[in-house]
Amino acid sequence: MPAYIKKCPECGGINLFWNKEKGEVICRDCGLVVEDKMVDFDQEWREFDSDQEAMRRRTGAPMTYTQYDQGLGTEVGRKSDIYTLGSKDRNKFFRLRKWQYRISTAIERNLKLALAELKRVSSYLKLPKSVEEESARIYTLAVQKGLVRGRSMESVVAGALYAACRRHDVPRTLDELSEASGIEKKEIGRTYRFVTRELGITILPSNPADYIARFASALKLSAETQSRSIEILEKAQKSELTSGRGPTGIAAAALYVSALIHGEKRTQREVADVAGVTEVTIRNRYKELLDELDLEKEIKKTKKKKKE
DNA sequence: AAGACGAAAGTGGTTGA
DNA sequence: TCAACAACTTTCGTCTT
Repeated sequence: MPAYIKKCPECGGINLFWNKEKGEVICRDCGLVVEDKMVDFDQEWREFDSDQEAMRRRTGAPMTYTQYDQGLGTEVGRKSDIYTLGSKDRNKFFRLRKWQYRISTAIERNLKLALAELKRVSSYLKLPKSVEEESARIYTLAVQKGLVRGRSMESVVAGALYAACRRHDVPRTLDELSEASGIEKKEIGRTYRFVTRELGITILPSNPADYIARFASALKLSAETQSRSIEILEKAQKSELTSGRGPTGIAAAALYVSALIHGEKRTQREVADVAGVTEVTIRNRYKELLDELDLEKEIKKTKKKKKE
């Protein structure tokens, strides 16, 4: 936990939980996502003795995909090699070198620009470093496979980011990506699918539960409501209500029900806006939830309590 | 008056011939 | 490549609180 966050700004609680992988700090008392914009300043290794310290401490820049050539580079041969070649081979050598040069500078130029854009969008969305790295890796692969041709660089960047988010269970909706990158939603979706297919990246369908914390926080719902909605989600998954449905819609409906049960009513409109779906979708999911898991009693209970 | 509900028509994407 | 299809959205009228 970074030192400068001590208390929850919402409720003043000190029971904060830092989910490092997602880059979120969550208040266990009120469920607020205090800071989802964390940067991890820790070292990622520990030192037990001076030997290990020497081994693990790195000299120079770390190898990273967010550097356009990963800090490394290759060339075709060296000039001094040509004296061992005949004239035909010598021509071939120069031709190859020329091509190598052209291709690599083109790729490098592209990567430089793209990675700058990637960092911009990533920091706008406050994504954790691990996701940024992953998306940079994906993008690099995509460029090397020539997948960017015919598509705008930005859209591929957005697609790579979206894919990386999904892989790390740090879901951001297409809408959020779209807002941050200025690329249309469907365009991102398209390049996302294309890139992942071409690169053979398999991505598990995103889990509705991963959205709960953020949505609940945006709606200022209590921690109990939050954990209740996750229980509801689990039941729903067992009843196979979730397959084939948009995860955001399900998450939204679960939150909506849970809020009703805990007497923290939010309108469908409010929940819908936060989750980026329509009221109708929430209604449909909501109805399915009520049909399948008998929650109506509990809702009535809290209603009665209110009257008292 | 605002919110919840449901029907109907439209949209974008997937799938299978 | 096209049509069928499911999920979701938009729109709108009606009922409920």
